[in-house]
Amino acid sequence: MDDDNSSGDVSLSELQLSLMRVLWQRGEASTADVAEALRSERDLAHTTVATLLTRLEKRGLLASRREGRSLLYTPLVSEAEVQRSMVGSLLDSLFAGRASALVSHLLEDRGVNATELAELQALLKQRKGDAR
Amino acid sequence: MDDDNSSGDVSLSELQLSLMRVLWQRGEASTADVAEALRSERDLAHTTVATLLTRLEKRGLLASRREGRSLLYTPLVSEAEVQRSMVGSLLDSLFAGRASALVSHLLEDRGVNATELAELQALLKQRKGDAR
DNA sequence: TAGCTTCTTCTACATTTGTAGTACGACAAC
DNA sequence: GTTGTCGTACTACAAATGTAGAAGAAGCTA
Repeated sequence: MDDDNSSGDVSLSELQLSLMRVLWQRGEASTADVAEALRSERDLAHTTVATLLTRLEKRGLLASRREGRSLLYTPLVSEAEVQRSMVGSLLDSLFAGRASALVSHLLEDRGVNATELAELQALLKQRKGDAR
Repeated sequence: MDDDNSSGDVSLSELQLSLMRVLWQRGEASTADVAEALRSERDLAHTTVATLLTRLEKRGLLASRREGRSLLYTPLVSEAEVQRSMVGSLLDSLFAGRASALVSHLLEDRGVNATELAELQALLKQRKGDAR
C-alpha cells in the first residue's frame, strides 16, 4: 500500500489546488466537469485533467466512483485541512514558527483593507478571550 | 540568457531554504561552510551541497566569487523578499487573497502564545494608524 | 451497421528537485 | 617528486509535476 494520505502533510501545487478547488466547491465532479470549470483559468487537454485527477487519487486525496462511462471524484481532504497543513509548513520553514513575523509580511506587503483589519482585530480579541 | 531572477517570484523548497538561510546569516560562505552548517540538520554529501548551490546560482539567487580553489557564495535576494513572495503566493493560491482567512488558520491551529498575540495586536494597531 | 464522440487507461517526455559518484586540478606533507 | 586531500565541474538517476497523444471501450446518430 502506498496511498491514503490521511490528513498527514498535504502540500499541493498551484495546479493541483485548482483542481481540488473545483472538487471542494462541487463535492463531486467528473473529469469533464473539472476540465470545463478550469477552462477559463487554464485550458488543459481533457487527458491532462484525467491524469492529474488519477494522480491525486493515487495520493489518497480523492476518491472516485463510476457513473456510467465516466468517473466522479470526491475530495478526501477538506480545504481547511490543506490550508492548515500548508500554512503550517510555510510558517515553520520560512518563519521558524513565528506567526507574528508572517502576519507582519502580510500587512506590509499586501493591501489589507480596513474591513480585513477589522476582521483580524476581532479574531485576535476573541482569541485572547479564549486563551485567558 | 536565462538566469537573474531579479526579485520576481521566488519560491523555494525546504532544502533550498535551508541553504539560503545559512547564506543569509553569514552573508557569504563556501560550499564547505554551508555543508558544515547543515550537518546537524541534514547530512548531505559535499558534492550535493555544491550542486545545490550551483543551481541556485544559475537561477539567479546567488552570486559567487573565487577565493583560491573554492567558491564563496552570496545571496542576491533577501530573506524578506523570499518571505514576501512565498507568503503572497500562498495567500493567493490558497486563500484567494483573504489575509484574514490565513491568519485565522494561524490562530486556530498553531499555539500562538500571549506574547505573539500582543505583537500581532500592536502590528494591527499601527497599521490602522497608517491607513487612516 | 458504420461512423463520430467521449471516456478512461497507458505511455511518453521535459523540467525541477534531491542526492551523489567520477574525474580532474591544485596544494600540502613527506 | 609521489601521495593524499579537498574543491569544483560534469554526469547520472529517481521521483514528482505539467502536459498530452494513442489506443480502445461504449454509446449516439444517420
